[in-house]
Amino acid sequence: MSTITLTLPDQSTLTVPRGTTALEVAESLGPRLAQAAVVAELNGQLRDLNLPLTEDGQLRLLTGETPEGHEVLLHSTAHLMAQAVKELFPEAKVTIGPAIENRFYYDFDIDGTFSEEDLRQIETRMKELAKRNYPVHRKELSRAEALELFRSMNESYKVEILEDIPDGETISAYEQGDFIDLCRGPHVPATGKIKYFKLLDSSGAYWRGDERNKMLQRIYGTVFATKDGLKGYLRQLEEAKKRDHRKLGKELELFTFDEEVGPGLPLWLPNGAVMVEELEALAKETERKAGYVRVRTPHLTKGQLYERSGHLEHYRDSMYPAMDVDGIEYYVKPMNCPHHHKIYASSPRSYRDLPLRLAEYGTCYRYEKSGQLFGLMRVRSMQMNDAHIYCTHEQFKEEFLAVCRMYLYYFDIFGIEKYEMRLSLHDPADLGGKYINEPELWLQTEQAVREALQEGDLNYVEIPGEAAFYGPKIDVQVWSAIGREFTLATNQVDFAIPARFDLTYTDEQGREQTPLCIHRAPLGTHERFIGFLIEHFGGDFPLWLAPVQVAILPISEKSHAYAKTLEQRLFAENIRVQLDLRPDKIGAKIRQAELKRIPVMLVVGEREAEQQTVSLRRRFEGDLGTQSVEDVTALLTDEIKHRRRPHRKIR
RNA sequence: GCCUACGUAGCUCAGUCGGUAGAGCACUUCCUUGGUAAGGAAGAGGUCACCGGUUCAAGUCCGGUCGUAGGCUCCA
Repeated sequence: MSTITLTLPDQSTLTVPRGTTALEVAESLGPRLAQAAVVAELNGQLRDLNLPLTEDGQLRLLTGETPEGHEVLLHSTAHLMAQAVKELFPEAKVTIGPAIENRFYYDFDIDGTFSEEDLRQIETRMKELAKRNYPVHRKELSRAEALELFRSMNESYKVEILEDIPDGETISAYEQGDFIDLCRGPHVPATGKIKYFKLLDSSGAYWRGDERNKMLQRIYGTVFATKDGLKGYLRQLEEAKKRDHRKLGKELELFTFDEEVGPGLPLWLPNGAVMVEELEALAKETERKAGYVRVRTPHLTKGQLYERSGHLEHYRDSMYPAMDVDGIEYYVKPMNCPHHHKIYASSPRSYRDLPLRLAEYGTCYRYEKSGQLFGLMRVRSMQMNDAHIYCTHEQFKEEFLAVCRMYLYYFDIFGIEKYEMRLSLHDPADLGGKYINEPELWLQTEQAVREALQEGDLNYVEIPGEAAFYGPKIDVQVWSAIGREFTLATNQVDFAIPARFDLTYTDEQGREQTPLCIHRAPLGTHERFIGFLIEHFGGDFPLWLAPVQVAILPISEKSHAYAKTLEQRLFAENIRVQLDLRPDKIGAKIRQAELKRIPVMLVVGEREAEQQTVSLRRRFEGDLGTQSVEDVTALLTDEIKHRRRPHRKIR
C-alpha cells in the first residue's frame, strides 16, 4: 500500500496510507483535536475532513475557532437550517445560504413569511437534526446529473444557479440525511459538529439582490464553536442595542425627528447642538492650522450649475426635485463642490495661490429613498465637514498626505483604534467608458495616493475597479469601541471637474494649467459622525464634547446659595453646568446625573460652603473627595482645552 | 422604492373575546433638609399616528395614508 507524507504546522511530518482522511489524521493526533476540527487545509486549500488524502503536503486541521473554520461552521449551519426548513415547509424552495461576518443566512422562496414562532420551530428542528449527527457527504456530479437532480426536486433556483456555472468547473452537492444542496463546500463532516447556534431574525431579500426579482424570505442566524463564543456574540449584540444612537439620542436629548418636519430631517436639541458646535470648533481650529480658509455658500442653486457639474446627469435620483423660481429651475444643493469650484473661479489664480484649500461645514440635502433612512446615519439633510483642495500635480502628494495626517489626528482625539482606508482604483479596461480617459493621469495619481498612504504609515487596502468616474476614491472605514463598522468619510481625487468648470492657474512660465482637486471630509457629516460617536462612547462623551459637563448637586436647600455662586464661577470659565435644585436627596440627584451620563458631579453641602470647596465625583471613578474650587476648575479647563479622552477604557 | 413588522401619556410599556384607557419613570404641589446611584404623599397629563369603512359599540376588525424598524439595493 502506498503512503503519503503530511507536514503539520509544527513542521513535524507524518506518514500515513494513501487515502487516509484528514479526520483520521486528527483522531491519531488526539481525540480533542478530532472533536474540535471542522475542516482541513491541504496545501492552502480548504477541504472536507472526511475526504481521503491522496497527495503529500502541508496539512492544517482547523477548528471552528479559526476564521476559516468559523466560516465553514457558519456555512454548514446554513445548510442545517435549510434542511430543517425543507422538513417543516416542504413547499419552500431553497436558493442561496452563505456565511457572512459572524452570521449566516439562507434565502427561501415561500408563500407568506416566517413568524417568530416559525423561527423557534426551525431552531428546535435544527437541534434535533444536529443531534442525529448525520454524516455530510460531498458528491461530485456532472452538469447533466446535477440538472436532472435539482429539476426532479423542483428546485428551480438551484437549476438557475447551475446554468450559470461555467463549463469545466466542478459541480458538487452536499448531502446530509434526506437533504441535498448544490454547494461548493467545504462543510463539516457531520451535523453533530454544529452545537452552539441561534436564529436571529428574518426579513425579505430580493433574489440576486435585484429589486426587479422576486422577494424571498431570508433567515439570519449565527453559530460558534463554543458556548462562550455564542454567548459573547449575543452579549455584543445586546450591548450594541444599548448603545444604539437612536435610543441614546432620545435618552440624552440630543436630537429628535418630527413627522410634520419630515423623514430623515433631524432636529438637533440643545444637547446635540452643543456637540455640533464643539465639532465645528475642532474642525475650524484644525483646518485653520492646516492652512485652510473658510467659505460659505447658499443652500439653493440654479439647475444650470448642476448641469455643468454633471450632477443632474449622474446624481439626479438622489437630488430633491427642482422648484420653479421665476421660471427657472432651482435645486437644494446635494454637494458643496460646485460652489467651491465657483469660488475658485471667481478670480484668476496663480501658482502662487496654490494650494488653495476651501473649507465649509456645508449644508446639503439628498433625496434618499425612504427605505434607506436610518436614524442619524442615513438622513436627508446633513452638514458636511467639507473642503476642496486645489493644487498642482507637484503639490498633490504632499497635500494628500496632509489630509491623511489630519485623519490620524482626529482618530487619536476620538480614540478610534481600528480604521481602514480603502483605495478604490480604476480598471484600465474601462478607460473611456466607466472612467475618464486619462490613462497617464490615473496611474500617476493612484501612485501618488499610494505613496502618500505608505509614507503616512496608514492602514489601507486597494480595491480595483471601484473608483469614481473622475478619479480614485478613498473610503475611510472606522470601527467603534464595540466593534461596529462605519463608513466615516470619502476622499476623492478629481481630475474631471476642474476641466468642466474651466478652473485654471497660471504657472511660472505664464502658461495656463489645470489644477487637481482633492475632496475631503475627515469628520464626515455631523449627523453620521455624531451617530458614530454616540455608539462609540456609549453616550459617555469626553468632557470637551459632553453636552452637560458638570452637575452641581447641593445636599440641601441650605447650600443652594453657595451652589449658585459656584455655578457662576464655572460659567465664567466657560464650563457647561447644570444646577440641580430639586428637593431630592443627594443619592437621587447623583443617580439622575449618572443616568444622564454627566461626567463630573460637584456635591456641595454646608461643609463645602464654609470652606469654599467642592466634593468631586466623576463617572466611573466615584467619590474623589473634597477639593478646592480652584483646583477643580483648573483640572476641568485643562482637560477640556486638550480634548482629553475619558480616563477609563471605552470598552 | 420594494417585502415584512410595528405605531397607546414626555419616556418605557400593559390593555384578554370589540363594551368609551392603565402602570412605572419623568413633570407639578406639599411634607421631609438630607453626605455619594431611587425619602413620602397628592395632582396633572390621552383626538390610542392620521383618514375612511364594518358594527348598537372600534385602541382592538377591514382598507388607505403618514411615520419608524429589520432586510434588499444604494450611500457621507
